[in-house]
Order: sequence, then structure tokens, then C-alpha cells
Amino acid sequence: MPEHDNNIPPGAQALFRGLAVIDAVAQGDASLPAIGARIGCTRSTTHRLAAALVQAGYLRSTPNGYLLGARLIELGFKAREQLPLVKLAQPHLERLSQLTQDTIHLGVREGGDVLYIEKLPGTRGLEMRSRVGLRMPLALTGVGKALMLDLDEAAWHALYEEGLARRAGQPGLREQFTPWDAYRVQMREYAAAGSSFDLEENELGVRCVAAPIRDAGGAIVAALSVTGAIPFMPEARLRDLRPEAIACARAISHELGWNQP
Amino acid sequence: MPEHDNNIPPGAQALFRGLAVIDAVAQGDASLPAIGARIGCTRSTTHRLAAALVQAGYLRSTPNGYLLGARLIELGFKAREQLPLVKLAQPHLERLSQLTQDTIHLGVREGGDVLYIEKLPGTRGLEMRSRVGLRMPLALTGVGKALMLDLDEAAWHALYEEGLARRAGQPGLREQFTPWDAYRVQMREYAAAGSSFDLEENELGVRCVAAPIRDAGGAIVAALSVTGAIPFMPEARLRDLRPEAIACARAISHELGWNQP
DNA sequence: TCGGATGTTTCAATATATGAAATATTATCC
DNA sequence: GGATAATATTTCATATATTGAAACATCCGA
Repeated sequence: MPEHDNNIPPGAQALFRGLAVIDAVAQGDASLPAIGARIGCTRSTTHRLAAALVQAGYLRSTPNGYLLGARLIELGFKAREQLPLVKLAQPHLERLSQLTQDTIHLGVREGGDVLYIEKLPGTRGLEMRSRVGLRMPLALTGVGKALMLDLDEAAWHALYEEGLARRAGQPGLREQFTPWDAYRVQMREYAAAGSSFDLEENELGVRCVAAPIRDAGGAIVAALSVTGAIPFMPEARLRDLRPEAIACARAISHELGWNQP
Repeated sequence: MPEHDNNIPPGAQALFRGLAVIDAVAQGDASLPAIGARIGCTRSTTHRLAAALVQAGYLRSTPNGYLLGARLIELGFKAREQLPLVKLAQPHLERLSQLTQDTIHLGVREGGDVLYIEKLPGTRGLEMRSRVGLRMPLALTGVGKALMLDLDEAAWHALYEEGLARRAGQPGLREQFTPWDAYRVQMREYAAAGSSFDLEENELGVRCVAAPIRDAGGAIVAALSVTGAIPFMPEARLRDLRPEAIACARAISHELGWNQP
């Protein structure tokens, strides 16, 4: 539920309403009344915007409602190509994948979320829910925590709270999530080590090691993770994988022009 | 270069201009003057729309200009999920891929283009330019021709001309493309056989067999192809692959509720 | 240090998007 | 199958949101 900035910028109400229609459809609203209710517009306005979006290929109109259109598929892949990171990181991720046999993720920060921009499935069978194009709260994933390593504690706390709030209402809710005190201690350790873990906090039965990728200026611009189901990820193996993940991330950082330790 | 219907629908000028900004950026325009020139707006208007799109995550603003934003990655993958076809066809395509070792494509019609919605790379090394999210003129590709099989000759001719016109100005232009008379004869044969070929018309050194996929109403809604580089695709093998491609397409059609011969 | 190009903000004028209401279409129920 | 509700689509007067010009700021390369 990517919360569009609710403050509509001046002079772009119609555009924003149009984009809100796309959002509504992306969230599953298929009928005009449903879309209209979500974006707060009358039937005629909603219809006009939706019709325009269909004409532009951003939506398609099926017998049972509106769906996202083919133009978005096209733009989505083009957008991914415009991230030089994906192409550049590919060979490194492949190598890591073959080395570990596990699932590899690559993600970037997008507001308070991590957005996965690449996933190499891994050869151990077991599939996880993650997919390219999926968003997850930063604070609840290994990749997300790696993206947070350079932030200060105030920012950690804010993202932690935001993540927990977002999780409320989710199906797999675990009532007693790591309390903030313990979380902070962990994050400090991760920051010191230059790599984070995720120990089933995000998805039951799934663990991962993650490491940040830095650009020429040293800023964290992405993170990768090695992820696996519990049977393949005992504590010892996680520790062993850590240097591998860090090394791979560093190699990619190097290609981006980062040369510091 | 997906030509948006130039007739803007009434009451959606601002929305359409915003989408035009996205298009311009997708086509490589990075600066406001470039975008403004393409969409025919003043600097202030262009800036306002672009700024709004950045705020919405549809664009991102980098030191050297605008690029497509992360929101589009997200929506692009979601759009693909909303095509039940992809998920449904997956296992069939996998089987075909393993059987043939070649590259498998799945595409749908989008205006006068074919839009690839799935690609299984194949294990023979040789990579081709095609990618998921890419558009190609219908008339110039194997998948495209399979999507055209049910149309009449007038439609074939229109798409043929459109395809040739589009190709003019492309780098790999082959001056003497199959003339219309020969093309028509080929298409008739394809229509009778329920499967099309592409013999290097689209990309030098690449050949494929394609077959249409039909929905419950018998309408062609997609097509798949088995594609390979010339060394692996002698005439004889192409002929042998034809029944395989047809069978696979038919199996998928069956899942869509199509039961006729 | 300058000059040209690009990015950003302001504001009055009006073209444009808006919602109410009327009409057409489709689905649902008895 | 016919009546009824729900949804889709079109029309149109109104006011509001969008527009472009112009002023201002900022960034480059010379």
C-alpha cells in the first residue's frame, strides 16, 4: 500500500487523480464504484479518468472490471533497464548464486520500503514469496536492514515503528516481534559488521544474510541478500556466508566507483 | 515508439500530458527542454508535471536528468501478474523449453505490436535481443504473425505496411524485405497450418516457429514461439518443431477453456 | 567573471476538469 | 421472463484547477 504523498502538488490534481486510479486498480479495485470510493471522486470523474487510462494502455477493461494495462508492463521493464545497477550486478549475483545455491535478492530503498529489483531463485527448491517488483517494509527484511545501516538511531526507530505498524493487519502477524531495545542492539552489531541478518522476522522459516552496496560517494544505494529456508541456514552457515555476501556487495560497489575499505 | 492515440479524450488533458511526460522519459528524453519539446508544452508546465510524477514515484530525478521511477517497476510486475496467462502458461513453456533447449517466447497483441510477456532463455548460449516488455511490429515476428492468423487479408496488408514503415530508420534495415505478394502467400500457408515461421525477417540469423493460443471463445489471445540461431534451426528441424509448438499452444488454450479442434 | 542554458516559482486569465443529473446498459432476483 | 437494482456512459453549466508568460534562481562552460 504505497502511500502516495497525500499533499497533491499544485497544478496537478487531475494527473494525481489519474495516478490514484492506477493505484486503486493495482490494489485490486476493479469496478468504478470501488475505484471512485478509494480516490474520492464522483462516478463521472472516475469513469473519465479510467477511460483515458484505458486509451493510453495503462489500464485494460475486461468483462469483469479494470486491470493494469500492457503499457505498464512495457514501462516497468524499461524502468528496470534504466537502473544500471541490475545489469552491472548480474554477473556478481550469478556467481554468488552458484557458490551458495541459495536465493539471491537485490533491492533498493523506496521511501520506507525495500523494492526488490532482482531475484535469482536458487536451486534448493523451496520458493519464497518475494518477487521482483515487490515492496516490503525496510525494517523487517534483511536487505532493508542493510539499506538502513548508515542511518542514525532516530531513523532506525522511525522505520522500525513504521514497519511494525504496516505489519499489523497482515496475515502472518507475529504478536511478539523483536522489541525495540533488542532490535537496536542488533542493528548496532550489523552496522559495525557491515552486514545484516534476518532471522525469520519477515517470513517464518526463512533466514538471510544481507550486505550493502555503495556508490562512488560511499552512500548505500542498494543491498543484496543470500536467503534460504531454515533447514539450509543453521546459525553456523549464516556466519560463514556473511563474508561471501560482503565480498560480493563490495565487488559491485567497486564497479560503481567505490574504493574505500 | 507506441503512438498514443493523439486524440486526447475530453476532460483528461492534464492526465494525458502527464502520461506523455512518462513516454518522453521512456524514450530517452532526460531534460525538461527535451521533454517539453516532445510533448509540446512550456517549460513551466513540463516542470510541474515532471515534479508531480517524481513525487508519485513514476519518475526519478538524477543529477543528469529524469529517468523512469521505481513505482513503474512495481506496477509493471503487478500488471504482468494480472495477466493470468503468464502463470498458467509457465509450466507448459518450461516443458517446451526443456524439450527443445531453445528460447521460448510468449507474446500478446498490443495495437499493431506484439508485446513479449514471457521469455525462457534456452540453454544454447546465444542470446537474442528480445526481452520481456519489448514491443515489436506484429508483421515482422513469428509470434506476431501467429497472432495475425485469424485476420483477413486487408488487415494483414495494413499490418505489413505498418511494420515495414516502422522498420525504416532502424539500424538493421534490410532493403529488400519479403515483398507483399510472397508475404501473403506465406501467411495463407501459416493460417492453414495453424502456425507461423519467422525466417530471419526480424533479426538476422534468428529463426522461429510460432503457434497461437486461443481463449474459451476461440479468439487468439496470445502466441508462443520456439526460437533459435540458424546453426540450430535448419529447415528440417523447424518443420519438426512445428507440431511441438502447436501442441504446447493447444495445451495452454485448453486451460483457457478452448476445446475445439 | 561573464553569458547562455536549464531549473524553479509566481500569478492573472481562461481553458479545462468537475459533479449533478439524465440516459443506457448490464446484472440480479423473484 | 419481466421487474428491479446496480453499474456504465454521456451531457452540460459552473467554478476551479491548469496554463503560459514572465521574473527569478542556479548551474554550467568559456
